[in-house]
Amino acid sequence: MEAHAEQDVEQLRARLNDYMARHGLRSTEQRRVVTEMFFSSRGHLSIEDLLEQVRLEEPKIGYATVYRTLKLLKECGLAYERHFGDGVSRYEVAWEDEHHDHLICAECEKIIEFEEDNIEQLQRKVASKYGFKLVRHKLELYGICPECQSKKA
Amino acid sequence: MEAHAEQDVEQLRARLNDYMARHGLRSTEQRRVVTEMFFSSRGHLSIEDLLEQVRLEEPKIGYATVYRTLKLLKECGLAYERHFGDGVSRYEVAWEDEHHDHLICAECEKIIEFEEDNIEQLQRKVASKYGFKLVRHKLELYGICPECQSKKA
DNA sequence: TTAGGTGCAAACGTTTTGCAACTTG
DNA sequence: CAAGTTGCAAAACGTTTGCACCTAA
Repeated sequence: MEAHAEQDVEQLRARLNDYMARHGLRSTEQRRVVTEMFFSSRGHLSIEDLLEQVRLEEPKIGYATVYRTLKLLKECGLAYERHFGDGVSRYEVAWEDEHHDHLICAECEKIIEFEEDNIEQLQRKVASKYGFKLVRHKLELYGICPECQSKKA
Repeated sequence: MEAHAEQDVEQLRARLNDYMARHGLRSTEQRRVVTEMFFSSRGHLSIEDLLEQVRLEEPKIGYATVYRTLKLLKECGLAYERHFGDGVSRYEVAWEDEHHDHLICAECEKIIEFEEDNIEQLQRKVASKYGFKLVRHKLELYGICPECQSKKA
């Protein structure tokens, strides 16, 4: 999973600006900081994680703003919200081109991301079998990773 | 999805009793009511749903008992906990033989359950590619159901 | 008799909201 | 200047816990 090109981030900004313009929303300093931090993040951030990052740059930003900004990003489809079992919501950038699923170690909580076109294809087949128009999906595989298997043995 | 045979429920009871015996836990009236209600339920119940059912039979049962009983059922593998986006945990009976995934309408929240062996097989393939021993998985497809599609048109 | 279980209410951690002050367009 | 946004603190929400009392084994 390498870094995303500047042009990919640019596209996210464009989509966000477009959405904000269409809805009469304003571009504030706080929103800029939160969204830029988020777009440059990797992996799955909790609000807490993100707030910590954001406060390095703008110490006065509060919880509520981060929550509200991520709600906005969710609404315009730029962020996915994930729940991995603990009570915390985690957020992930919704890159245009990319879709991956998660392979999670049930022991050490390590998360591996993978893509498998054959599975995606079968998913579309299932959806159409029931007449659904597929919008998105969530696939999580839970298992024991090699390291934890050998630790146990 | 037809009703489960009495012998299937009997097997759940047996597994529960076994677990309780091994852990020195006691069989109380409240636990019996909650587990029986749960075993005879269909679909995905929230604690609230289940409590409501249970109180028809035993009005004095409290939240805490239902939470504690479902925690127990989770521990012995007889209940799965699911999260479908709203903040609520929902529980589903873990029938021995059966595994299904969920197809969820993003508009009306209707939930269809399906099984697709080919997907399961590919999942095992992915897991083993990363050296994981697969324990369980969660697959949710979100889409627009036929009814909601025609409502929009 | 004693370890476990219950019900209540209080505590908890995360997320949302009301509001007065402030900013953006 | 009007409408949107912020930060704060309070509220709300689902869930867990401490505790005195109860009950199964």
